[in-house]
Amino acid sequence: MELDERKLKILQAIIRNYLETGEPVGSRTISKYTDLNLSSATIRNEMADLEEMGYIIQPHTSAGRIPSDKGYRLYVDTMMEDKVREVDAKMEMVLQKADKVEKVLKQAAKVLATSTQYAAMVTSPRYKGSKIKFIQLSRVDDKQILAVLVTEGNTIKNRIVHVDEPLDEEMMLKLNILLNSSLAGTSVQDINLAMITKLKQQAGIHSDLVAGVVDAVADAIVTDEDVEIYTSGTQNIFKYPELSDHERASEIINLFEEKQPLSDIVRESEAVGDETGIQIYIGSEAPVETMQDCSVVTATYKLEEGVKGTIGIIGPKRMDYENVVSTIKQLMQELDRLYKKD
Amino acid sequence: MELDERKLKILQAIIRNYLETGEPVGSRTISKYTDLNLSSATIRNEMADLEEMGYIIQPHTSAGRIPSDKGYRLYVDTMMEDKVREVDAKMEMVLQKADKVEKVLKQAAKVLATSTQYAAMVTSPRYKGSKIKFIQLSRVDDKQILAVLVTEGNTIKNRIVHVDEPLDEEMMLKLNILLNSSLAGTSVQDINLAMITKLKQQAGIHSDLVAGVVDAVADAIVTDEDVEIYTSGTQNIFKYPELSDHERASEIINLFEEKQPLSDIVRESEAVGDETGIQIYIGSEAPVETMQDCSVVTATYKLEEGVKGTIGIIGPKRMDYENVVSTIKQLMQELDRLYKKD
DNA sequence: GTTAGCACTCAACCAATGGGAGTGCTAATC
DNA sequence: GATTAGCACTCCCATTGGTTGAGTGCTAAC
Repeated sequence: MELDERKLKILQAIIRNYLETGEPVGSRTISKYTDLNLSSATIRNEMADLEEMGYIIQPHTSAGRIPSDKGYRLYVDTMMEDKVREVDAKMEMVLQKADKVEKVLKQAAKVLATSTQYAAMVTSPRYKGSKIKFIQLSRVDDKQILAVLVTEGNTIKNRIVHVDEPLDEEMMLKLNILLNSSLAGTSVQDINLAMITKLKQQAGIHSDLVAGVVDAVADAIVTDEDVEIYTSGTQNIFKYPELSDHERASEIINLFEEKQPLSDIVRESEAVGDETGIQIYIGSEAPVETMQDCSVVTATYKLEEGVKGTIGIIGPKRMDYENVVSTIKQLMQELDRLYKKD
Repeated sequence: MELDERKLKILQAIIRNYLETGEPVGSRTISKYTDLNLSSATIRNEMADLEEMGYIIQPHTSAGRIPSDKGYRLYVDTMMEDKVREVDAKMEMVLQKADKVEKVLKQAAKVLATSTQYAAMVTSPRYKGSKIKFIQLSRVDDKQILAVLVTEGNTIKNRIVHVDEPLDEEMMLKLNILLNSSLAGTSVQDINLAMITKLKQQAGIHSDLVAGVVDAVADAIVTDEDVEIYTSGTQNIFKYPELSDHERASEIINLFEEKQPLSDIVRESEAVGDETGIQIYIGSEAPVETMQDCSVVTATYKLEEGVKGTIGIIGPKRMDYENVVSTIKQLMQELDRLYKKD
């Protein structure tokens, strides 16, 4: 069977209507509120076809139809219009620049949640390919060395390295110079085995320590453990009956607290991400099982070269995709505005 | 009217029963399941008295009684027994020592939530009176100085201080020595105006910078902004019908996400805290309005001198207080075990 | 002071009911 | 051949009314 223009129009009308009302939409509604001038009976026939093709679903006999995941997907891919947002009054998406990036991002999530009425999440930025600005080793006590690492984004990481025997001041100074002269200006990806071997040689008797530091440094940058995910507006899920029965709500809340699954989605989306950086997961498309009834829209933000993270929205499949996408786009611009002119 | 022993016994029976079943308890139940050997009619009379005195409440005519906040309070204060926990199988409260304190604490919250089936929260430790181990200033670039500060608990804080003109290496070294010799070993409370003035004098032309650093240091320690609150087991609230209707659940979820209100409670509890460090808030006793239907049990943990935080449980007023208190106590011991033998 | 007995209240459950929205099918119409 | 009117049918859902059971307060007897 073919998906001719009329079917498309009807499908679009069904989806639009369902997004608005949240109720299964019947043939008569379509017949009345479109400019197709077809009787409900005709619509019914077409709807039966659309159902057979898998674009819509009948929750039960004698109910209207609702879009299936496949239907939503078609809509999102081909039928969605680029809604130009009325930037006026409605949204004051003013992000205040704060001393910490984290604060701005939390703010962004909040704005997003409030403005869309869905749940929002945002990851702290990750530093891929970001260069090392400098490394500072300091002696904490006899057995502990503090390694502080500043990357180009002025992100600071620190790690305590244990040593077996105390190091004197002179040695510390030498190691500091050694590390900085070899590593400053390079990005973590570029630290390879040859480099490490060379470093170790230069360190002489303290090669073990250097190895430890290099490990710690690599670990400090690469490690995901401090990729924090903040959420905002979780309670918005209660606005959507299809998500707020006990079981489902409980699952979602857990999801938001555990964060692991969210992080999975983030990873996924960053891997796939197309040129706009916007990614949409509908129901079972998400790599997380408990999200069957949700849709997720993610976008990758970029603060500066190599420093990026993800911001996203989670809501019911019956989501105002147009609005969400345009809102999220606008927010990205806002973030750019804040950080690009540095 | 007086609260004689019989009334107390009846009240206790009512509360015990209600904690177990969650259903309003009637006179016949009490008559049958206590060793008082009184008929239901007598119990009814007593119950009427208890209600008049404000210890119990009748949700509606022809229902049994449930404890009021006042009733719970009496129970918690005078009738609760120190339940000795069967430490065996039931709970494997094994906390794995991890590299970061935060991890252990998150783990603790999780254990607490799982074991009690309520929601748990934990704050990252705060450093009151903790001594400064050392300070390290490093040059990030011409206008930025990185100040790293290590306290006795091996907690590391850092702050970037902006300077108007570049400092040469020698100056940096001098400042480092100056700061460390004056501040290392002192606790933040002890940094007073006289000390700062002296420091400034010694710094000579760089007094502004020193002031900036001292400010930053003080700020870095005192500031609350990085007192993180982690939660775990939020979804447990769905196990208690009295908390899980949409409105209430929504409010609680929000509470847990905003964290501000939680932090208010924490502050409160730390201010009041008695010798055991355990604090119980029943319903309206909590300083947060949206917690009317909850009870909160908090405890102050102490990792080492001056380094402490709060761990707590949030659940329905119908909470198994005995169990919660004993579980939380046990967890505190476990934390002690982990950190005291350092 | 205690208890048995009784009338009363109220929530909760259940079954029956009827309306409404929507469908699929068929036969007539364009 | 596509479209439409008509109709029987299905299923959800809200309403109703009746019943049950747990519990109470009160009174009178023990």
